[in-house]
Amino acid sequence: MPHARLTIKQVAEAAGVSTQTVSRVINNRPDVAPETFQRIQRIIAATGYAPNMFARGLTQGRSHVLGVVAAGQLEYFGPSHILMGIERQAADSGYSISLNLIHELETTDVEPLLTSLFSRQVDGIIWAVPEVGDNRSWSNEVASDLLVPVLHVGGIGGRASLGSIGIDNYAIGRMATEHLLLGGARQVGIITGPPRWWESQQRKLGWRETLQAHGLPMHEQLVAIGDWGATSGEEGLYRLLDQAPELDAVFASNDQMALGVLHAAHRMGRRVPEDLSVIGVDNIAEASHFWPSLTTIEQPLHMAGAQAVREIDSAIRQARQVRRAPEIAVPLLTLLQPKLIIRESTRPTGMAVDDTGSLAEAV
Amino acid sequence: MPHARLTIKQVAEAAGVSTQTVSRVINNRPDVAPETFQRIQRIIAATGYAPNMFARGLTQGRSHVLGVVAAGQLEYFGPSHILMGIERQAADSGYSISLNLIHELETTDVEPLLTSLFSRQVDGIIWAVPEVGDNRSWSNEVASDLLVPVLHVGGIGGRASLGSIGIDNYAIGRMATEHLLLGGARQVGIITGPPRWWESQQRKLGWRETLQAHGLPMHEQLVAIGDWGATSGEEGLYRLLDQAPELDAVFASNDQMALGVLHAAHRMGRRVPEDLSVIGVDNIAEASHFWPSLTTIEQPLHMAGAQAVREIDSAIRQARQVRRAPEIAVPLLTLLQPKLIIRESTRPTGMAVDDTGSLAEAV
DNA sequence: CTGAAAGCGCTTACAG
DNA sequence: CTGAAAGCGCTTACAG
Repeated sequence: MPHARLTIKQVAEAAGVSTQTVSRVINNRPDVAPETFQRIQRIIAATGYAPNMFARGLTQGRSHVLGVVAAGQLEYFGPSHILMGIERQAADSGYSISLNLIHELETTDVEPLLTSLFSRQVDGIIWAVPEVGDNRSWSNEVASDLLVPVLHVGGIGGRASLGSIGIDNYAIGRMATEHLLLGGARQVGIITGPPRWWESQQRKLGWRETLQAHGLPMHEQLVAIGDWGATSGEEGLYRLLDQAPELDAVFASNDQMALGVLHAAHRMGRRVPEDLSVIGVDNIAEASHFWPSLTTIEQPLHMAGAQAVREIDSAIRQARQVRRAPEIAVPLLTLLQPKLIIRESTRPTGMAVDDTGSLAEAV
Repeated sequence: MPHARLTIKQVAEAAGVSTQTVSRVINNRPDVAPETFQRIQRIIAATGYAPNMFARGLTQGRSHVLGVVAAGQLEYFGPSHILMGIERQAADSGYSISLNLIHELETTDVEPLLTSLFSRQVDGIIWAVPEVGDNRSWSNEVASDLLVPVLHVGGIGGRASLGSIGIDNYAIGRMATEHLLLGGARQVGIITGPPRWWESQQRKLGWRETLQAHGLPMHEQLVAIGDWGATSGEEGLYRLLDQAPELDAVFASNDQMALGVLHAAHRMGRRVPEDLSVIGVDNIAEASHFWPSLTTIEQPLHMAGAQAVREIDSAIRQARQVRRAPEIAVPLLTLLQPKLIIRESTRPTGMAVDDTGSLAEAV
């Protein structure tokens, strides 16, 4: 099956028809005589002709390309899984993806990137860069100038024409803390992600409000700041135990930091979960093989990415029908719900640590 | 900075010049009067005009887009890191990336994908799908029909016009096994990756030939087949110990499986590294926080991806000068060398296990 | 240094 | 059911 760079003209000549007729066949239009249709199709198959998308895009004003802007840290669990969700649904919906990674999440100038995306005639933009500081403020300024639908994934800042789809990170914080409390914890520490990340802030907020709702102490001694890396989790636990020796549970804001916590607990001879309950977030592939296996919270990242594509696709279709730029209606905010995965690193629900430090049935 | 969908014609009118003159400015041609040049540039900046890449591509026969085909398993360490290397260098070299993920590595029909890439006028194709079974045989058949340079990343099968760039996986196998032997190991087991993967095969070959070179036994009882996942590493160790109770070292073909091995060793009360040395491959971020921290082998994946882009870029430039399809010269095979990272999961070099099972200085 | 003409490979009305 | 004409937004020779 050769791939010579043929044009519609050559196919038309070979079939003895005009280029429009070939065009109709390529686009599966009904108004072609069955016999003609098949003859042309056979020629296309035999020659391997593939229409030039540039020419098509030029006339149709549509590229079938989605601009996807994501975090360059694909080794992070969140960014890579969202990207996989996007890619899969995009392929299913007939879009190809122009991938653009941002490496400096907070300081990158988005102006040239937007220009470049428009230049390449993308049909829509999925902005899957984590919200850090005010790195979405650009979208407030240019919102009305955007030529194509823009959808944010994760975070709630900025103003995207189609709003934002993400995970309810506040719920993650609540869910994790509730679970620790149900296991009898009284002093629940947290190791946060980088403070300027929206995810970090939401998870911490959920932790704090849950403690407050239970009338439990919430002092700064229970907080250690991490950076998503395992090392910061390890150092975090040392710091927490230093500040709050009575600590009996830790909410690590992701699984890597939870791993660091487990590591540090081993070194200090603290038993997990008997002395210290540990919970993470993400449910990375390794989590069930940590020692002990890690209780964690799973996020529907794949689904968030897929839904982002579906929404932008429907916006694109709609805008084409109306033949004008998409309206900036009420920006939507969709938050998908996380899920608790219970393993061995947290004390079972209904158990409490008695004064001797051993497990006892609660209430 | 508005992004109205302007055309070169409107810019030309605003500047009171012809479209060619604007074109010259956009393309930074020298033959424009300085004063004219600046006037036009100012208008472009003020209006946010961005040239339509479809129109440009149509006339120039060049898209500045690289088709990147990669494994859909971005949660795997290798695929994601190669992709990051590609993306970064592509951006630096002025290419944007059309990302295409393959989810069924061995059974996906590449024909429609290739057609789609050609359709989108990519300047070149980087085929970064791991070699599994004969999933590169397609490139033998279509090699002479390819319209653009194609470069393989990883593996040595198939026939890409520009050959292949990858990591020396045989060297990984040798390096890992040598290190275990230097720590006094006598019975070195291996947990392989999936047997049809080129990487798996090469790592195993390196292991086997190293054992043979040292006159050590190499029976099938020392082999367990894994699937890259931690669970398969755990089960692998159980199987190995069952088949070869004297086992004193394990080469896990990646870090995730090594984690499973550590997990299983814990459960069975085997001390690592005193009773069992364990080495992995990849140096994932968590490896230094395993318990004990994991000795492993690091691959220059980022560099492989970056070099792939540089080579394909130079081929694209060359082909354009000659104004014909790139020659299929001697297919190049570039293998980058891995690096040993020594941590606590392997016995120190020069130490041997004495008959009592405790460490002793060797020779 | 600048512009008029033609063309890249398609699709979109419009005729017939 | 099929085709001749015009146009999408650029760039490439070619004049001047």
